[in-house]
Amino acid sequence: MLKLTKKVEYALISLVHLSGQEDDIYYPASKIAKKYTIPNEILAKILQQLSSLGMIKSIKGPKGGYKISCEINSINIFEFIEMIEGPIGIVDCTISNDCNAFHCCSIKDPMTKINNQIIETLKGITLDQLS
Amino acid sequence: MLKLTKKVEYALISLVHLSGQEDDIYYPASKIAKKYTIPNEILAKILQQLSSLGMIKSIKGPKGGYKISCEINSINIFEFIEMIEGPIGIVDCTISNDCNAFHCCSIKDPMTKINNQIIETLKGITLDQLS
DNA sequence: TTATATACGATTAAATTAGTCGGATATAAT
DNA sequence: ATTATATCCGACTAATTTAATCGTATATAA
Repeated sequence: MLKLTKKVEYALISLVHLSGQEDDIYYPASKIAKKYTIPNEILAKILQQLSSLGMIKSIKGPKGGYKISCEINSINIFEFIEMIEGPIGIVDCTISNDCNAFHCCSIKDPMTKINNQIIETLKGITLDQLS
Repeated sequence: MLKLTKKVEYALISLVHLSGQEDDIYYPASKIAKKYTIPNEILAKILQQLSSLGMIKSIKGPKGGYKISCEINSINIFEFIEMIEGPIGIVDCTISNDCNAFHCCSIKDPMTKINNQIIETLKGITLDQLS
């Protein structure tokens, strides 16, 4: 409950790692996976997603891999999470309206407030603050 | 991701509802379930748990049910959640140490900080603020 | 040509969460 | 006494979400 997914965790670890590399090095997924004990195929996919989001650049083949291609100090964790996992909401009705008690739920407004506060917390932390 | 469980939701709705009742009325689980479209058996169990935690009192039999027996303005949502679901942690290593990357995880400290900030947010809201 | 690496879709497995079932006890009302 | 209503409690099943695996294609350096 109230947990981040492994996907987000792995993505953050990878970004932090890549941001610490020298500028012209392409770092392969397999090495990151090994270093942090992350399953290879999972990490590969996550890096592919980060690549398609434009956060990292890739080169195929031997000596290939990934390198950072964004300003991690201008991206906050909230943005980041929503980019790779979609909308954040501690209860369903903060995201959509398909709540069966929707018409009479007594705690919708305060829940929305709490949700917004958590979002503000996450917005207050940029990716570079993770290293 | 970052969601509360239905159990917590149902418990909060119930508490708020019970706190709005007259002082000497015992309100049955079935009525709350019906009003908020919550499965009967699930809600029954949750109320039993709240009862064993001393937050509500129960009376068995016809005309029985539950009534509030705690000061909801002195209990915050963090306490409440941990009472009924156990420790909150956005990543595993904020709760226990069984993280396979534990020895070399690069983002443990910042994650702990974020977790603490979320906890502070939840501590800042008492149950009476939900109604 | 081979080895290394990304790209990507489909599938399976594991874990968590949600909901159901069955039976026991207490008690008010008839 | 009997019945109906309600809490109490453990075991079980179903559904959903999350995590991990498999297979195949493509690019490229050596």
